[in-house]
Amino acid sequence: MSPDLLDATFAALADPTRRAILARLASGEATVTELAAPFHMSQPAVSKHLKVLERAGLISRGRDAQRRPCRLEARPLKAATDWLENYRDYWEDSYQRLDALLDELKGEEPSKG
Amino acid sequence: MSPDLLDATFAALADPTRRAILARLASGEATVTELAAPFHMSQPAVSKHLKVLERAGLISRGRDAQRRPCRLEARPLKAATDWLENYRDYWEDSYQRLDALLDELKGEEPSKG
DNA sequence: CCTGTATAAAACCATCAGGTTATTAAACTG
DNA sequence: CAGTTTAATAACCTGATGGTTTTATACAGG
Repeated sequence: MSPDLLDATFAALADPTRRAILARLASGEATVTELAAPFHMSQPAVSKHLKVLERAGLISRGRDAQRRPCRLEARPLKAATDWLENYRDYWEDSYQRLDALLDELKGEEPSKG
Repeated sequence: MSPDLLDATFAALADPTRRAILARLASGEATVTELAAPFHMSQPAVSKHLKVLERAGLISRGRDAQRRPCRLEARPLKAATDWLENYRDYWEDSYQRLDALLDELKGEEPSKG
């Protein structure tokens, strides 16, 4: 997986508006106007968010007369998840926490407790 | 989970330097100088990246004389993974791809095949 | 053809991100 | 105390982000 794709995907997910848009699209296609409605934000602002999502490959767009319905494309989310999977051990197990704790006790000074 | 934490976590992960730093830290603590070594980048630049990671809760720092060793704190990665889990169906199953495909065939114009 | 609707594009602005160099601070070493 | 190492801070620059308003484009319908 190219780093640029991960860059774009994580960057796209770093905005709550865009995450909300993806959540909305998870329940089906929607037009720009429909997507914009819940947000106190102008239509062009939403269009910009959609462009970010599109650039990351997280949505694709159809054509229905004047409307450009957006559809969720979740494949980049798999790449992101795959990357995160490498760290699953670090929050699931405690072995490394123990290790870190021992390190800490070893190097700790008693002053300024 | 607070949206701000997700914002900060995804934003932190959107930079390849920071992902590399986390990867490095997965194999143990490291000092700023050690972390900076592989990158063609000044020390302050790396310190800034570390601050971003710290603000997202992805690392914590100890104290060993002049050194401030960094340690991986993977818990925010769990929050990020949990969020992504909601979309697992969308890349694993094909039911929605089929659905989308049918939609597309229905609305497609035959020109510019 | 004009009107209304849906969306994109342009121009602009403020803030943030990521980098730099130079300086400062803190802690060990002699 | 002076010097070295390690790291943070400050000041600065450039380009990207996220928002605005205004304008243009594309299509549908009377």
